[in-house]
Amino acid sequence: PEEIETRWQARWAAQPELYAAEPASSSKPKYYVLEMLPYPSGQLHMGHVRNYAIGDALARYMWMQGYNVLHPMGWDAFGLPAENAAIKNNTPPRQWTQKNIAAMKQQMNRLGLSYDWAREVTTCLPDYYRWNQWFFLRMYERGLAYRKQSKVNWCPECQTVLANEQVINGYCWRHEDTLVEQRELEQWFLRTTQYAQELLNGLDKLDAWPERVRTMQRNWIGRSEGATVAFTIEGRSDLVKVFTTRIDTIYGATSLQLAPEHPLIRAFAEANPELATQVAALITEQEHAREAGDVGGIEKHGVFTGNYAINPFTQERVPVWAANYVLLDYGTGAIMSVPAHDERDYDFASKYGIAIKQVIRETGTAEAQPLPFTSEDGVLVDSGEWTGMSCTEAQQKMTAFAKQKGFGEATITFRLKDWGVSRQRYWGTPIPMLYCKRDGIVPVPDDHLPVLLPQNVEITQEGGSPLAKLPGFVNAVCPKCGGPARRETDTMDTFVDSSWYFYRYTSAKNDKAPFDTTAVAYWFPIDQYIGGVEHAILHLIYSRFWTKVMRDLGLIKNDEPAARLFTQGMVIKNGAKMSKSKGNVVSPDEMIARYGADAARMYSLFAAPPDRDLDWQEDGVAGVSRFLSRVYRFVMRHAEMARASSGAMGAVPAEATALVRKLHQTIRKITQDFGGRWHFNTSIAAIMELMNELTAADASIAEGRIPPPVVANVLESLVLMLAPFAPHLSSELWEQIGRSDAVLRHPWPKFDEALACEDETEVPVQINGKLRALIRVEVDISREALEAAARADERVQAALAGKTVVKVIVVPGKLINFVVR
RNA sequence: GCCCGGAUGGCGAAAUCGGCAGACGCAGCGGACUUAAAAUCCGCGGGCCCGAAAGGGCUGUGGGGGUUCAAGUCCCCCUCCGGGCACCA
Repeated sequence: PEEIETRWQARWAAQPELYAAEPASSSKPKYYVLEMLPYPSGQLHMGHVRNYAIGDALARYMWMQGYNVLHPMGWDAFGLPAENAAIKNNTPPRQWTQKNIAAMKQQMNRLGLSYDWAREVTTCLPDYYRWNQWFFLRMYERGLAYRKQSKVNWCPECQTVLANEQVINGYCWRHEDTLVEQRELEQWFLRTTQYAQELLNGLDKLDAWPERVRTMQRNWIGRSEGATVAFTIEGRSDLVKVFTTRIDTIYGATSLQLAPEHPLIRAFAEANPELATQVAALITEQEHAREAGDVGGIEKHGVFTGNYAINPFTQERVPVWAANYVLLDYGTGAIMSVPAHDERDYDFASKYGIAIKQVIRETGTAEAQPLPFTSEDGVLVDSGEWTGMSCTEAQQKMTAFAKQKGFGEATITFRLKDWGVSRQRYWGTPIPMLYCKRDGIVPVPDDHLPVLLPQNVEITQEGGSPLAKLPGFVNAVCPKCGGPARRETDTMDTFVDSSWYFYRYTSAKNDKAPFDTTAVAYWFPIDQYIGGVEHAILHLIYSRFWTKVMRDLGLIKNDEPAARLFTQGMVIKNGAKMSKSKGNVVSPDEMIARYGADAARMYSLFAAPPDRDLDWQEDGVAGVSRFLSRVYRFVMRHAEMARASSGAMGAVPAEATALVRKLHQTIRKITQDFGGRWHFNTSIAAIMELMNELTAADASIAEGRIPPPVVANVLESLVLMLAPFAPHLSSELWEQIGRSDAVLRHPWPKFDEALACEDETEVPVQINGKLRALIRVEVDISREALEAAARADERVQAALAGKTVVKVIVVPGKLINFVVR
């Protein structure tokens, strides 16, 4: 393999036009296939190999089906590892990154992947990140980028802020053992919440995305429909607004529970030192729970503030509490507690002796239900004028009433929060903003872009942005007043880079705009996007958001970036995901050196369906490698015969019908697999079966009983069908059988349904559902003839002897079952 | 707790519509070739039982129940494994 593969790789490198997408004027239909771009760590791992093997097989197949294929690759090149490496090896991040890119690109080429390298995108280069800045300015103009003081997630290891999406169970997504702290900082945010509803709605239309990903996104967006209701505070002029999805239970509200950080609690605490101490304890408990990574498991604690609110529906006094389980940043940071109809409120009320008042009863029964009764399938009781209404009716009418009286309104709450994009790191896109004493926040004018990332920076992990220590970077001139200004020293979250990179591929060299809008109009949406399910939330929500923003900027027409999404399974070894810490990493280089790129790629498609986890077994790679050698030896043995014949089949003698039938069945199977379920493991198994059939026919071929045109035709199709999976071997054999065009541009073989059709088949004969005989019959045999044939079989006769046939089930061509007594 | 997946030989897996369970490959065993080994080629192969063999019987897709002439596949209940979400009001 090494010799053949490196020879072909050299040839492909010398003719980049082979993998180059044609311009929009192409007469072919377009097909954009994309694998998620990697972080340039310097080493491909098996997960990458699997991802790219899937994408490359599809790209090659689509070329052969006559499509104009766009299949690009790039580098998600900003990020923390480059800075860590810089500290460790005293290498500038840019050098380290570019060295890694070169190494990985070389590995990709050694895998024989069909990328259009002329469109390569590297996100850490100014010709790319200047457009991050440009987009940021457009968002700023529209109020989609804004600055605010807020509590943020801070990873002490990264020494930077993290987005909510990057915090996993209280831990940093990059440092599984590092707890995320909360800090109060001025940060830039992108207003993802403005698109929350549209991001949610769009999921319904993405029916070619995995249901799992759509569900995860729905959960993440977390839409909740309800109402806000304002309670007045006794003896004060201000109000407390609560958010509830169960306004129908408001007659059962027996307390208000507020987040400990709630402004009203703060106000109460200021006047009451004892309360202040207790509230502080609640806040500490919340922080501890967060630090323990178990926010949900915290024991519920509360403190009565000594104050009362007035329920606007009942005019009843309800006590106001501060509770450690109420979150300031969800809803209004305050809830009405209805113990009779909420599990958590019930526990809390029981613990503190707060009144429990039932106001909902199950429809159709007069009996009391055990509390809490949380079903919404019920009727209101003890609820004044609303008594007797169903929950759903009451929800609507009571909300309308609250609105009319001015103390409440229908409200939709999302769990999704705005995207904090500021990072106190060096290796990222500088945020193009200035701070002027006179003019405040001033955006960098477009014609000053890009704000270049300085090259010679001392990187430490002492906290704060490294850029802040460079006077030459920080000190700038205010574009408005010409006075001195301070430059923003935070950089952008690297997820900004990957939110729109796939648009850049359509015109990667454009220096006038982020991309050529006509090229995007031609190529988008992406026809097939392929990557790991670990990006189901982060990258795939951000990039959907970015697409909607770009659409509203008038740059693109599509609402969604990718029409189809495929999430491949993980690569597992010895029961665990391959990782350095588990010590079960298999190096792609080693596999390629030992078995060749074709075998490594083909095995990664053969070992499991692509959406399932793949258990890496080196013996399996060896098996695929043996198979490829078998194909090579066989085709070479008969290459002469194939060379002398054009590939038109001609007449098929009886001895060749089985082989020809198998060929057409194989073409049909693989064509259908590509168009449908993508179970390439069975596609490859089908090619193996065809090879087995060929091996069986070896003597007939050698002795001339199968005509050369038939042999040529079968070999030609075999080689073509291998092309998506084993492109090097396929190209080599294509040439060896005397074909001079590129396999990639040769039409995919067509199957003939008539030739694929069996004329005889074995039909199982069952007696009471148990297999008793197999009979050989014509495929299109009639019911009567099939039954007669079955009854004629001696094993069947023996089994039926002395029994009464009650019923006969005949499925023509499939099965026959005698029900006997 | 809620929401998705999944469980099939010694192993990875197949069975697209309810119709022969285990295709294809790995490991294994037997044979051919070889002085020998490797490579290659041919053959066998779920389990239990009867049989010298040919062959035959029973049983078998995580467990229990059901529908059906027929269930890996459909329905109900349960167990285990993986993933996601989780004081979300």
